[in-house]
Amino acid sequence: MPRPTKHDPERGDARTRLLEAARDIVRAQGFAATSVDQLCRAAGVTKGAFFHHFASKEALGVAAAEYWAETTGALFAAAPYHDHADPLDRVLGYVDFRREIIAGGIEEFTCLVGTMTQEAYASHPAIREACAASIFDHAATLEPDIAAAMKARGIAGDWTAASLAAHMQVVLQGAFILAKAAGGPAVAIDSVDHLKRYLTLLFQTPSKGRTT
Amino acid sequence: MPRPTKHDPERGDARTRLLEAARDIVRAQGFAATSVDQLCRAAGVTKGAFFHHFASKEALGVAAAEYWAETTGALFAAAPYHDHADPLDRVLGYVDFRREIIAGGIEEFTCLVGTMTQEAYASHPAIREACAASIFDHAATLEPDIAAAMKARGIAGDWTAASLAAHMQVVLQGAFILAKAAGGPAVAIDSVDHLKRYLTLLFQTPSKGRTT
DNA sequence: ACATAAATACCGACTGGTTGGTACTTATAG
DNA sequence: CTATAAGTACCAACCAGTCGGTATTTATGT
Repeated sequence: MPRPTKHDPERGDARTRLLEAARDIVRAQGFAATSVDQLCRAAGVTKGAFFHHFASKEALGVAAAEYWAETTGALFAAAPYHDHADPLDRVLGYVDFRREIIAGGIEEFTCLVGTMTQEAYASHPAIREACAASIFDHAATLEPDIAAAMKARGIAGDWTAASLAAHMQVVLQGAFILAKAAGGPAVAIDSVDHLKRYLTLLFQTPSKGRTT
Repeated sequence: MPRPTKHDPERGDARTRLLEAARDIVRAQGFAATSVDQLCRAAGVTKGAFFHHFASKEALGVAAAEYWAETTGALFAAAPYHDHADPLDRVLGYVDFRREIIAGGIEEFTCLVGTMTQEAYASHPAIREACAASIFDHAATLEPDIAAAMKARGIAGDWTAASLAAHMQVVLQGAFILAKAAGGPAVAIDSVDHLKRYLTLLFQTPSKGRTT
């Protein structure tokens, strides 16, 4: 969507700057602890501009989750793991890609929508919904490759491609929490390695791997 | 009634009531969104009592994390999964135990320290530390059984008992987030099943399960 | 081409309520 | 009597959100 502004074309328009400020600050402090004034200061805009673009702080939260879904969606769509011929290699390549991002640094790899979900799930239904959409839509992009890998190897356990895609997100979100607790990405990387090991074992064995 | 103040031994002392209120409210709303007044109202005490027992809101956060570590520690110490003779059965029994708790209901199974970690890791180092201690001390209780199971089955992959114990916590924490996002525990249960399947596969195969 | 009208984007002082925290007082237990 | 526990009143800072106004862009009529 075109967003015309000649006022400050260098840094983008106020709306985008606010969204980017929200992405950075909310990831570090959480949604509730981030004030509108703080966001305005960081984005270099005034309160008037904030409430011109967003009806409320909650509306910004929803928009931030949507912006997150857009930008990360583009990042993963352009990632190189899609190039593998074997669907299982694409799935494992996704895990490697996430691992590389985590190894980058703690401020850059944590997930906005995972953080906001925890705070907003009971008190801000609109934000929760936007975060859920971001997480599950992203998980859905993995489903076709998982399903193809299952079919190619004749795997038919008591689990679905959707549940495995969700499990992969579970491991990533959990890894972020323990990384934050530990104060470094080492735990997260180990956990992603466990995830990759699970995927390898799952698609190696023709066994059903029953649970109960 | 001009002198309604009579020590109420039925409900416990003010400090414990505040800690319990914090446990319930912070889990639902997050730490920053929970005000001191709200906690006092819920605990049935006044602000004077609050600041008599806690030097600051942050100090309450630390105490709440410690209280959480104590109470959940006792819960897991008394759980029946320790009774199995085989160490691997004890580890799998732990997963079953967590699964049962999750099936109970969304308000009761989410983790206080996981929620607080996300908000406090950058802005409240003391809380982060207390949360980290709670998580990693709990993970450490699983380590001996994992190590024993590894030894008993001659497993020697490129992973440690500590990293697997941490990975189990990762899955649980991540499962809570996706459950909150989805608005129900179904995803979390599926993910815990995947974790159990991973453990079963890991200890079934004598393979090294190399990753890279 | 040009005047004008209508949106849109943005500004910043202001408001009423809430926040974490303080000061002082009062009650209870040993 | 003294220490601890709890209650009451209050504060300055901060909070989300408002409002009247200005600057810039776009659409329209002639």
